[in-house]
Amino acid sequence: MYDIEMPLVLGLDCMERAGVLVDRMTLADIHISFEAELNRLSASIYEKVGMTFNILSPKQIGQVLFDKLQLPSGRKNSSGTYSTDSDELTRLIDEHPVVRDILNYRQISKLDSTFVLGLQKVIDPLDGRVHSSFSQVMTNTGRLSSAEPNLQNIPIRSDLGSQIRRAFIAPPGRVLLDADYSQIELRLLAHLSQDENMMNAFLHNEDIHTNTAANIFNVPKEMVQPSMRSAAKTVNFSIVYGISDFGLAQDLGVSFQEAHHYIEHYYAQYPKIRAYLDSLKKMGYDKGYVETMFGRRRVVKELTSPNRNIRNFGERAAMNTPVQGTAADIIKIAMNRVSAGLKKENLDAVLILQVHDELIVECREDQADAASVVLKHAMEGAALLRVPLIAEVSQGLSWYECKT
DNA sequence: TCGTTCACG
DNA sequence: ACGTACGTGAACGAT
Repeated sequence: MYDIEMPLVLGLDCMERAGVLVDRMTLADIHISFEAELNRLSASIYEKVGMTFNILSPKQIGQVLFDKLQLPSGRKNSSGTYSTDSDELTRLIDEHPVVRDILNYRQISKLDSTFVLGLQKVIDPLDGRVHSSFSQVMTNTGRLSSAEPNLQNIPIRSDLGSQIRRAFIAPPGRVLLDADYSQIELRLLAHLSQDENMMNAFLHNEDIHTNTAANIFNVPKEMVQPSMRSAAKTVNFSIVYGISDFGLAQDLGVSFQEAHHYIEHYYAQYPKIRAYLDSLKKMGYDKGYVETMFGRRRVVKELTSPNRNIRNFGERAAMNTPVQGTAADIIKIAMNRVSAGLKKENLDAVLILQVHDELIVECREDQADAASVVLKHAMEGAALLRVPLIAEVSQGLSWYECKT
């Protein structure tokens, strides 16, 4: 409370007032190309189906695909209507050519309405910048949340979506610095569990996902194929989320038994991780709460529910919160250290964004290298772990450039 | 206002 | 037998 959150109030205030400069022209150009593509896609969809309808209505999509076209229906959602989410539509992609068009339409429409048009609406006419609100009290784990606009979910995973980051820029004479913690949650899992095998992977600077792949597939590291590494990455995430073989099977697209097999192999190779996660569940049941390295507590009331699904949710939350929450504590400490460090060095540089494991600073071009050093050291020195804590810094004239 | 969908870490 | 990854916010349709 006193050491982390209260000092952070001042830093967040600076961050919100500073805002991020947004290039209206870039957004306008993207909007024009998205709109053209949406027009092509809707024409193609209506032609293939033989009628017009609202492509953004899940209800109407369901009627068109499952009643009119008689495609094999799958999951229903809680209101009893056909599910038409991305998983369901992907399943149907070879059944009818309209399905791919619908998926593309959905994606582009989302990007345009939420990010391109949504961002344009909140640009401050006085300074051409967007000023998000960061909340310290919204999340269950200690993370920040961002709203109006949410700058913590700007697209990056798809090529089309990541173009939107070209609109987040530095003003003339200034640059953006972007620093990411490398694998912070898995490093914390290694630290908190004290599992020798996982700690050694980080101490020797090995690729953790390749390492995990070699373990769960029982092959030498040199024999790990990209598909194996990708599956191992998913397994690593699933462990941090509070494992369930069902969830893992669904995400990997493998059988329940196969997913179960991976998890057993995982725990055989990293035995103290199982012990650590079990201890977190026990703490949740015994004390009613779990806590982060810095003493932030989450009461897990779901663990007292007679409903097993709710209780299972509580167990996963008990396993995930100390990891996700400690990462949140550490980046908050880092933000306080960055604010102090930039001020002490008299740099014309300000924090403008935090995205959970990433900090973005805007600074004068001629001070970029000096500010980068401050940023890197403030982040890496925010906590002392049993494994190295690494932050990678890049610079660019736009958020997109920082990521390429 | 609620449910669905989908963007991020 | 049952329903499941953890944490968020915004747009949209339906009511």
